[in-house]
Amino acid sequence: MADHASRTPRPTMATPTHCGGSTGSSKYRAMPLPSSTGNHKTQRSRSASRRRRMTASARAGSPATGPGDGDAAISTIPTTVLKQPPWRHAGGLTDRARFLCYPALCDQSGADMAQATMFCVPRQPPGPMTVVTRFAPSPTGFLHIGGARTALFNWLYARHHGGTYLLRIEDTDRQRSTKAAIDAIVDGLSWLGLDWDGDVVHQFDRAARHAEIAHQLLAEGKAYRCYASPEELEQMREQARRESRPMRYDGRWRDRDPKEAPPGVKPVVRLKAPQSGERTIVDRVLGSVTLQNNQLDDMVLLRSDGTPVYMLSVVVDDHDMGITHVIRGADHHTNTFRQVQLYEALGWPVPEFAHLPLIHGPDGAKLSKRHGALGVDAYRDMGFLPAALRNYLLRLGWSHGDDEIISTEQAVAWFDLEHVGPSPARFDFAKLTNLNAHYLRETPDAELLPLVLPAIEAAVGGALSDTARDRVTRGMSGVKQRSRTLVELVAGLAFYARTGAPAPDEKAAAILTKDAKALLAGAAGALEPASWAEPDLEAAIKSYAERNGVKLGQVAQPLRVALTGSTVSPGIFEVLAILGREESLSRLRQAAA
RNA sequence: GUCCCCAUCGUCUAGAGGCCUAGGACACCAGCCUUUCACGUUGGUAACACGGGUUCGAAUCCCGUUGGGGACGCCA
Repeated sequence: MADHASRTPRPTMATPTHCGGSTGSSKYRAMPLPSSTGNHKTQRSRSASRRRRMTASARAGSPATGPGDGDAAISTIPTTVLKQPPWRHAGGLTDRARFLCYPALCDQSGADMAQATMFCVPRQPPGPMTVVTRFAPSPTGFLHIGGARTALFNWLYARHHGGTYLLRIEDTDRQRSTKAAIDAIVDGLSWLGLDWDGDVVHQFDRAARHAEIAHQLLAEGKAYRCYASPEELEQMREQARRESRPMRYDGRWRDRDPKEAPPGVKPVVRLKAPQSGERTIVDRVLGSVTLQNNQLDDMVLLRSDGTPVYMLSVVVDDHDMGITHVIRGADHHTNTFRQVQLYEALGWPVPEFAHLPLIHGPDGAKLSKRHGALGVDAYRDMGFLPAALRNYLLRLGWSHGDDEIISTEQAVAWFDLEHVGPSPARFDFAKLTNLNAHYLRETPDAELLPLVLPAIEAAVGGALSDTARDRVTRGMSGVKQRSRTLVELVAGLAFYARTGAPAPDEKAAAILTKDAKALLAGAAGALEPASWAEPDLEAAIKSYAERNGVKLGQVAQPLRVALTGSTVSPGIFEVLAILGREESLSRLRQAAA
């Protein structure tokens, strides 16, 4: 590990205190965990959202939920009190969820608002607590859209609180982790503009530390060696299947003398997990969730080859990195219960958890390659702007009233976990495209130019001449108004870059009737003597149309086709002006012929 | 199968017991603007999954049903 010390991010590794000063954090962390508060039986509500389930009024109506002295106290506090600012916001550190989980702090029968406030605010340690978040992808593929959103939310949360946002690559699966995937993730995040603090942490580099922790647990009698063979495990699985219950290791080596170990079998190390009781975890998005401990078996910490398993690695890393808020996909939600077991066995402070609902494809099913499960590079290639993608992803699950267009600065200022919704969302290209069109229009031409130039050159097959480049630059503004993606922008700009009349597309070709061609020839003649300023060009064409007794549109549309090869383009006088006298007249005559 | 989570227009969402005749945005339809397209603008179609309960009052709280999703590895 020593040789990787340079990779260590800012917060001190291998230091059991959270950053922000040990005094403050230890005070903060010294509070009882929800699950370790014996007399506190947390009610569960199944249907409602986090916000709903956390209202006191709801709880008052369910007295059958055990002794709950804390609950009693809570129920005496009017709902209106719980809606007051300190419960809801305050830097995300004080909220009703937390309140409901610390009955000890709230055990004030007949507590009034003042008392309630007094007793719950101390959740916040003296002085600001530094938020540390992390994005921890496993490099087994590209950075997909769900991962991008997770990264964004972690980034926003840290930035909002002036905290730290770290990047950790979970590459402990040596078979499936690839360098290419790591690069794709790093590139994707960079492109999205989600810069992380410190160096990237590679989880595999810390394997020795993870194993060390497992051995410590072993020494403390909180873990044990298990010699069950794969065959035995398979039998348990079979048995479980037959009895239609989930596979759970039966703990046969939990209390058995290791002397009985079969010779030649390399053991795994398992955690001695609590076998009865239940545990409640307060999730900042999902709310309070309780699981019976008998649902969980003794998880493997170390494989028989001595390498750590993910479940151990995350906990050790999150702890060592001083992570205060674990914000990740809801697919990790049930893992949380196992991880909390570990935190408690180690006597480590448990971070806050926020599980983001998954993103589904447009059909409501899992994201597949067909829809959203593309790498972010695919979105870049489709011509989406990072700012647009960020805005879109932000609104997928998080809201701020009726606001839709939210700049990143605004998002940093506003972002919170309270307004992350608990229900899964579907990916909608149409909305992303609409947002992208907005951001495209807002982006200065000068910034757009380098983004489209290479593609335009590819389209016309070579570097642009100075005149062509100048036309593209001048045409940018007009074309971007009617483009939704960079790809469309490139397509719309290409006619400026070419020399000679562009081949008309099918719809455009239909415009060039015999009459239209005659009109074109005449128009060319009418333009010949004109000055090449836009208003003069307009005047010339309008009077030409008038003289010939046709409507402006009847002349404009053939002109458009002749000049651009398309029926869709910026205003025709603008096109004329930008193309210049020589090029315009040449295209007109070519089309008229 | 077991456990866990979720449920408001087609989609993203607002909604914190009375401000709801359920609001906004995208998409869609129609009108206006107009040299095309787009922008803009005006209007329209469109939702509280279902059933019980609590309450004077429920989209909102509780229970159930249904539907969707997730987790159940010496993967991460």
